Amino acid sequence: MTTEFIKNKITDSGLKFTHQRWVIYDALHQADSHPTADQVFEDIKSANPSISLGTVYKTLDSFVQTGLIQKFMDQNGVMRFDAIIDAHSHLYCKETHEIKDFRNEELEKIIHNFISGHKLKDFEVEEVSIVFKGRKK
Amino acid sequence: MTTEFIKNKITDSGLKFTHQRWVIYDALHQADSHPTADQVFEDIKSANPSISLGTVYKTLDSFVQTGLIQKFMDQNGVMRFDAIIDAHSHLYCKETHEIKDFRNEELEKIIHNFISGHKLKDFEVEEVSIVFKGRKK
DNA sequence: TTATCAAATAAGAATTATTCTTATTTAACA
DNA sequence: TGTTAAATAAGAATAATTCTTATTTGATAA
Repeated sequence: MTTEFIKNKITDSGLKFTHQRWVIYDALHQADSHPTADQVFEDIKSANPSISLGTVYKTLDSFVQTGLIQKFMDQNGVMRFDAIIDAHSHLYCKETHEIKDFRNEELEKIIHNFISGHKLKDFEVEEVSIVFKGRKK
Repeated sequence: MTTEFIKNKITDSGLKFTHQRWVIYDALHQADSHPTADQVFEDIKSANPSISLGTVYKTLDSFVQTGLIQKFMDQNGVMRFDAIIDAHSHLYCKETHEIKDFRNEELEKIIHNFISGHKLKDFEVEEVSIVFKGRKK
């Protein structure tokens, strides 16, 4: 991912382009899992010792506000940030506490059909969060 | 719900029967929503001023351990406790932040079929958490 | 019933993720 | 290049939860 690409992503979303935002955006996209703010902070710390944890929090949150990334709450009440913004479910392993993405068209269709099938009256669904909890085999 | 009934519930689950556990179990079942530990604490406080918040936390957690109740994390990272232990989904209203139970046999069947239909290889699903996020109509 | 003892509780200190505050710096733009 | 609103660093503040320790209590057996 080039600097130019990231810069465009950020400015296109209406945010000022700053060094901190570039570094944090890049770190989040390089993370293979769903890092916490603190994990992002740790990832960038050595190369960018002057970026503060507060800035990481604030920056990630402004990325969420503008729709660049998603966030969700994990089982332990810690916010996790997700660079992939299209709808997907999560697999949570109770043993290792890993959280993995799970994307499946059939499941999406099934859920979509269920919702449009008038089953949820008095409620307008905007998004669906599915977490499969269990164990890796 | 009689005292005797609650007492049996608690002792059957392998826990000592105490006044505090009785009060907390009762309060949780009388709550119409999914209270936080603090809300349970507030509910019982006036009638039981000597029960401490720490005890509420510990007691709710031992109920979870023994399977008497369930807990889940809400959008704000606060634990919520749920007296109803059979599988169900939640409706989360983004406007009012209310969390309601949603139980639907068809949905349960659909999800069960999806899981047994080999779609999640390398992962053994033990439970599924579905949260519909949106707005009340 | 009473003594015993592991388990439960009260009280409050400690922890930890997150938010807030304020002074300083910086990016964007005229 | 100067101006200004927005962004940042640093660290204090907050709030949910857990931990610690001394005290109390329920269950069991003598």
